[in-house]
Amino acid sequence: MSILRSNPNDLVLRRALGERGHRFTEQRAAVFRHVSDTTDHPTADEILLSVRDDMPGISMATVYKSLETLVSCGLAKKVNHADGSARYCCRSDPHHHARCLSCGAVSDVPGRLDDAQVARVRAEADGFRVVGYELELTGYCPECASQMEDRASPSIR
Amino acid sequence: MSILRSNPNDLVLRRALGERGHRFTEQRAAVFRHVSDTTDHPTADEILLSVRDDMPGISMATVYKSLETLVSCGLAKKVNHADGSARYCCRSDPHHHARCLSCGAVSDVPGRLDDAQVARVRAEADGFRVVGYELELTGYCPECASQMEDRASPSIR
DNA sequence: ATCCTTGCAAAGCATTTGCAGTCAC
DNA sequence: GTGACTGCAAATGCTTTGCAAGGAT
Repeated sequence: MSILRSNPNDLVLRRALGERGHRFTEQRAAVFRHVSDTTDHPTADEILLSVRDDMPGISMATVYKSLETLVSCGLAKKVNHADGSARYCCRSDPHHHARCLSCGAVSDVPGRLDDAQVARVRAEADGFRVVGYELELTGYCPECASQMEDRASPSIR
Repeated sequence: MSILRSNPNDLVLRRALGERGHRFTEQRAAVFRHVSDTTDHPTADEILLSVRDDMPGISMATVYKSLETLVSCGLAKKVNHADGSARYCCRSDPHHHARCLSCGAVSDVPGRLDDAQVARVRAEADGFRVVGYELELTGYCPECASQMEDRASPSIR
């Protein structure tokens, strides 16, 4: 098949794959497009559903294999949140994740830590060469928080 | 059975369980003791092996159930590292985790973020009610970092 | 033309669940 | 004595794997 949708991401993908000796396929392009487009952190299953809008025949196995390929090329990142689910995103720049203890949703929080702060942590790490970091906030998303305030009896579980 | 080993942790456990209407059992005590003693982050399987030194008959299911009980009492914490494995630790105070990209080891980093820093992140989260946070550093542990310096060609993968 | 990639189905593995016997309270 | 807990085994659910057919280079 030819390229279904022209997308600047496809060029990035084509190049990254080529550098590692991997082939460019529609399936990988579709998965990459969906992982790139989203700002949250979909599970493999959610990615499958989303990609099937464009490509109804794609299989779960292919999604997993494509994601693994993307991760190996540095185009996506596997993020394991505290609820144990494997999730993926394509942002490699430092940013925060906020996970709702009530509904489980994970959202990005813009911004990054102060460099001095990270430097201090690095000093505490004593010999550990820090390449990156990830800050995961836990708490309650606006929707769940407001529901709890209504009842004025926040139950943490 | 009676208490096999007297341990100050047992009192803490007994009290925490009592407050929630849970019963004190040798199995839970053994699991709690092992999770408390260790400074790293064992998997359920590693905990099983460790606890079986004291209690050969304990089952995997009981270990999982005990860990869940401990977590629900706030005596342990379930920590999912970026390799996808579910791990447990008993430190509930804010501290950092450093994961080596080369050997996969996870170690604790003492210290905590500046309150002002957390407050700033909270403001960025816009409506998200922050309860806690976890900072995971990624990089290279002293051992792996020194090996890489020897070769003067750090390959990130 | 080569051999990497896909898709299906089966296998794997960690975790959870159902239930009868046992034990803490 | 009552109801919760344990341990076994089966079940569950997510992820990986084997292999034949198809597709990218």
